[in-house]
Amino acid sequence: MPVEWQPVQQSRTHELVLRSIEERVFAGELRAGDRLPPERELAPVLGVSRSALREALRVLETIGVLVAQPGRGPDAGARIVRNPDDALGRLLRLHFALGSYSLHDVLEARVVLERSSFEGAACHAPDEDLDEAEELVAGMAEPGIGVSAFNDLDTRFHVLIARSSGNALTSTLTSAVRESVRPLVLRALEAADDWPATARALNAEHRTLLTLVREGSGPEAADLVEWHIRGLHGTLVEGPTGPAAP
Amino acid sequence: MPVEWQPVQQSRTHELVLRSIEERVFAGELRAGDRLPPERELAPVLGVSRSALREALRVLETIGVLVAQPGRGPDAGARIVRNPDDALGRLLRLHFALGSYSLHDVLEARVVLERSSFEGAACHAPDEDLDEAEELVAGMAEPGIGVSAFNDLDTRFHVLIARSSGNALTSTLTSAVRESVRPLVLRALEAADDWPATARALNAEHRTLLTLVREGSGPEAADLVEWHIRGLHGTLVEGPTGPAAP
DNA sequence: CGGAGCATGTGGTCGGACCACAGAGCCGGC
DNA sequence: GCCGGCTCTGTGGTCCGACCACATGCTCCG
Repeated sequence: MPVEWQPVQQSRTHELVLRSIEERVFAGELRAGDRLPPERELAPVLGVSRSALREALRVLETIGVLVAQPGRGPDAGARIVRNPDDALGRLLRLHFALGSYSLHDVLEARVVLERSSFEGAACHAPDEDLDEAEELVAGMAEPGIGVSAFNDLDTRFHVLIARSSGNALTSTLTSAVRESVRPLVLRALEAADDWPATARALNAEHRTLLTLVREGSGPEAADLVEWHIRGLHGTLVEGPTGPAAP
Repeated sequence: MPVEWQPVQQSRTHELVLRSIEERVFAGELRAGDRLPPERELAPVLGVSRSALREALRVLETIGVLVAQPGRGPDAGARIVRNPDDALGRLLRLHFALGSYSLHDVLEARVVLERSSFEGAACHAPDEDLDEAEELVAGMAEPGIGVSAFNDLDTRFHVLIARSSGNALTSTLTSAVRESVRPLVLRALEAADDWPATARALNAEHRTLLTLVREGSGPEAADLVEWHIRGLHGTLVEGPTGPAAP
């Protein structure tokens, strides 16, 4: 039984370079912290021009597995790193803006991920993280807080809980998904009829959430955060997500 | 209250270009299907060299929001598209290989995402998708099927269910997460003591899953798929994920 | 001994040139 | 008039060589 025809991959040189470096990563020969040879050395070794190599490096940089620094010394050059959050965030933001995902999709994904985050956090969140979360909640309760500042703190609160759940992957995903709807949340908060009352209501939920997490009530926290998210998303509407809406 | 100091972003030119294009996307001026001006025109308009512009385009291409085709005609040039799956897959694969995420993290994420997928599929999966899933299950039940072919079909089965759940985002995430552990699953299956028996057991689970989805038993399907995934991951071990293990 | 200045090496950028490919249009044979 | 091949043109892909900015390390002079 022949499988379906696969599109023959036309190999642009920078993709070959990319594949070559990826294989080294998969094989464990390149680890986080390792440094690549200088571009001017590596390019001729791979048999490509410096431009093609640079495009491959740029790809790796956007994926968050590489950083490059000019200069001289132990910190200079191209180094393998592990920084997936920015890359994933940009990816989801752009695709959400392009309509690859509907608001409903993002809402459901947030519910699923954050339920898991809060259940995990209730089980094994370090006290330091919960103390930090307490500060964020307190910050959101400041009277007269602006919508923008509130939104920032709220994002950091949810991301912090995700990180403290002990699962780096769901933490990254949670952060990225939350970031992708940030402009929409911001707009929704700005359009709230009674902003101080809205802030008070959200703060009450945050405090309860934190209490539930502290006492290890995972399922209850999960249910509440689902309600919390669904309530907020109910006020959102689709549209251009630009941070510079005139 | 001053927030923490933010690292001053040194703006490399291609990042400025990237930001410029991103803003157009966020503002809704660039939509899926639109074409960018030719590189030789756009570069001087933006005031940068063609190399810098190309690096920015390469970034967008790896994110899956742009494809470029040479030649002439309506399909040529750089076009905005929505293809997040490849980008997300490569991102997770690389970061998993680099150890950004542990096997446990991926397992938990898979459980959470696929529970949601199967619940969604039980509610509103189109019959065509379920028929296609039936074929995949039948394909996996072929006697004497190889480990590699089985793994491919299994991946497609899970991804298909995720897609049929109606949520594009969780579908993409499910696909990416499943892809990132594909080499490990492959190795685990190859190391199975009694491969035919293992295949039979997995097939029975697949058939039951499909039946549950067909009859709309979402929670039951979710529980079973969690058991299904945890059972498989229990046999996995960490290590180099390279497809070319000597 | 110390500080100023130079040498070196890194990534970042630029401009120009050429290549491969695919459509568009022309031209000639039929 | 029609069709096939040819050429022209515009696109991205690649390469080369040069220069810039910057941070480090070294040297040399006070």
